[in-house]
Amino acid sequence: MNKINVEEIDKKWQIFWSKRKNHFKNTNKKKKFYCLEMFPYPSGKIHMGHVRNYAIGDVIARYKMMKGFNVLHPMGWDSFGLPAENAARENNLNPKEWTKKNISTMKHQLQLLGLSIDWDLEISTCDEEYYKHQQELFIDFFKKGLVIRKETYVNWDPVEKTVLANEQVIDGRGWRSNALVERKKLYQWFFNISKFSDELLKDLELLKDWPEKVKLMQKNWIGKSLGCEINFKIANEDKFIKVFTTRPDTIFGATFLAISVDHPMCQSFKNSKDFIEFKKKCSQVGTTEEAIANAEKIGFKTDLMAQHPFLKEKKIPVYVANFILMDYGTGAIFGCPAHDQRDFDFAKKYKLEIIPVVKSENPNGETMSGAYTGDGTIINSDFLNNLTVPKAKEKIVNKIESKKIGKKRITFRLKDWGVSRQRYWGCPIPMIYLKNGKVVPVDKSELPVKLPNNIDINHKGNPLDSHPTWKKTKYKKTGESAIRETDTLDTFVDSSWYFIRFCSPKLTSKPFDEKSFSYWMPVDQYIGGVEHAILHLLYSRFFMRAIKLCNNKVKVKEPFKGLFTQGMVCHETYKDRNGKWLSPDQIQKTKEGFVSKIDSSKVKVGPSEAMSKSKKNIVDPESMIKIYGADAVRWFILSDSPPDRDVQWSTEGVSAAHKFVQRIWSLNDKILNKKDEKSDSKDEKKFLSKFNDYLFKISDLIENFHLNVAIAKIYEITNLLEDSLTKKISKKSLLESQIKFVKIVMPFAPHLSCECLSKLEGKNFYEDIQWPKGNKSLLKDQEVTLVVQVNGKKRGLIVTKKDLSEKDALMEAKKIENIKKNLKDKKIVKNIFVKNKIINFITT
RNA sequence: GCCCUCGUGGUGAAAUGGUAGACACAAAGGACUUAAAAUCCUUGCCCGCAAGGGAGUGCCAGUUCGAGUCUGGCCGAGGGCACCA
Repeated sequence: MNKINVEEIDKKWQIFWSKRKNHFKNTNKKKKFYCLEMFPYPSGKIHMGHVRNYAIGDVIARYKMMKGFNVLHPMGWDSFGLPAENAARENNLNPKEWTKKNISTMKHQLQLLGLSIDWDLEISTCDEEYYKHQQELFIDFFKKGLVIRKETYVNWDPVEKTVLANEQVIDGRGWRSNALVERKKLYQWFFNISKFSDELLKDLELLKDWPEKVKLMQKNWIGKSLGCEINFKIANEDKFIKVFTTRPDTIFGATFLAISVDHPMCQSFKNSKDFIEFKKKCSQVGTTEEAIANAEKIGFKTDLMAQHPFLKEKKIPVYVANFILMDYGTGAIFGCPAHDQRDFDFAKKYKLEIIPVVKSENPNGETMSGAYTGDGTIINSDFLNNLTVPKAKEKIVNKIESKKIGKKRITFRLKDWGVSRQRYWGCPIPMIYLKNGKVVPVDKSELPVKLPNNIDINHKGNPLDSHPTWKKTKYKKTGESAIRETDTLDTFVDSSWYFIRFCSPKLTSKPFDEKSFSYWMPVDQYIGGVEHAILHLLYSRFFMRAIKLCNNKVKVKEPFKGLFTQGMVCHETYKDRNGKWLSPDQIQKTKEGFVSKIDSSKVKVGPSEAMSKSKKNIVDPESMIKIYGADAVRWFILSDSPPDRDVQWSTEGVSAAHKFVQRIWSLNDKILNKKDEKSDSKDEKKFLSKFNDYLFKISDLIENFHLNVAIAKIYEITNLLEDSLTKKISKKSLLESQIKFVKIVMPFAPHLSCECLSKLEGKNFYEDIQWPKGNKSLLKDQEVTLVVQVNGKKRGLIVTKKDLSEKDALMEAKKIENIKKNLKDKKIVKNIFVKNKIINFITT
């Protein structure tokens, strides 16, 4: 028996596929399918996470092609971003060169996987040809009022004189300088995504093929809440503080007001020494929501007192508090410590009054070790007493409105999308500043605004800003000199429309061709990591709506019809005796366990975690492909776990996959070389019926992304075919089944499949391979196993033909010895019968 | 802190409310071989020779003829939190 040479067949078929550019051949074909995996950031080499993502996508793309769809399956590069600048700084390179080099390495590696990608459509977001159109879209959005400029906070490194990304702030300090990071206010560009808050929320309902959990996360992120505004009068002054609350029912529990440091009211004590100090303290807390939530709650007591709107005698103190954000609600709240945990913590710290106003049905809720936020009955609240929480809300809002001291209001948590970045390696924002203070877009005829090549990346601050000439320009309309915007766009902008560009990637005149767009969009299946569940997907949904607003030929508002989020690739972690991380190829397996290859000392095996450079638990895809072949690598990563959960990489696993590739190859050989013999019609019928059953099952499993189960069924078919070699089945049936079988294997292990098929059919078949059709009429020949229970316990089995009637089934069941035994001396009070499933006798 | 997800053998896992552990990995024993590799077969919680019986899907309750699956509470692990991509 000859062995398969995986390196050889990988190469052979990859060359074939590279010549096959069929994707755009027929856009008149009715059935289209746009299959897209999230494009990678060119960080250097591909990692197993990419392998998993693209292996899943390739199964779907190839399966759909075989099902007769016109499939668009492109690939590109999300090639702007911070790592290029860091690498450039470290190695004294140009970010562009570093990026280009990485792209070429990674493209080569992806091609080794044998993906059905149409490389003619390749795009890269750092190419002028790409970002030129992005600048055009930016200007379109600006003209529609979707781009705004406002002040917001950034992390500022006072030593490096640069804005830091959240990940560059470690324990409140800059990652390079180790200086304490400050919060600094800057004018920045924003996309007005909050304009679409309601629509983005409501339209989640349209996304039937999205995971529920992603929709839920987006829903919570948008955070629509119904509440009300209440004006609190400042005692002895003609001033009001407008607060927003979602719990107006707890108004009688209000014991203080808290406003944000950025609240206009703070103007009045901006010269106070104590306040300046307090503000400084606040500015040392990071800008992330997590940092704010975990920071110690601190307040600045003002000399203001607010009048309680329903209790004439009650005046409550006004604090400035670090946990109140100016960009949510009105930047002011009333504190009700008894029923809000943050308010509770704050009240404890500043020894403020705590008045319970909701009584829990369960008396244990009143221990006062924390705030009670559950349902209950209102107490201590005058006219609201004895009402439930929802009823009290209704009544108090009506009262507030009729007294004209406030009104109902809907608030969203979703903030506008800040897109300014003070960095070099990004798409320049096409705006210019005129001498008269006006800010205007660059004339479209002058696009692209190109990044300069000659920059000093080691210079502190933003390289575009410190470039000697780049920012000096002229305003086309008047010819006056002007200054360019030196901020570049957030890389999320690049990835918010790349899927649209793929519909007409070579078009130079505009971002996309409307005809191609309306044929291919929306993406039928989008596949990527769950870590993008909120931002990238939400921004893309916003972009689609913004583009629709600018172009009346665009009818699509949801870019991704179907979404699948895959899990991470994990690996065991290893540490040597000094606690230093070891990579999988630095260790060796012995009888006593793992030892270090370096000094033969014992290795401590840690839990399996997501592959990361820092923990060294990385396995390089290219070397795996070299050893085991592309098919085995793809096969293993798909077979071992459900695609939406984490998968553990293991050497045993990939080696087993390699053995299986070999097993299919030799099965193919055995069937080809089998001598024909007289068949037994009963054996043959049973075999064909079982085989036929799998054709339906596997289609179903692929369409529902149960790829690991689909692979388990492929193992079962292999077992069935191997078993049938020992039975009296005609060669014709075996050959026909084997041909169908290797076609089923195609989406998972395409090289092996094509090689087997070419041996079986002995001809060229490279154009269209059809997914094998099952025979529906054969399905009814299946045997089923009925479970027989007595009082819910399994006591016997009946193997019978499908759809046995209740009467016959009960009769058969009662004939079984063990059932007789269990029913002896008992009276049957009830029979449960579920067709083709179960019989359950309930006795006294 | 807030939001989301997941907990099933030694391991990865399977199971429209209906036989828990399909399929695979690892292990042990065996066959073939001078030997090894490769391949193939067998085994897999407890009691029992067997037939059969018992326990069992993170923990505690509940709904149901029947719960890994549904409901409530608890415990544990992971992801996201707006300038990483």
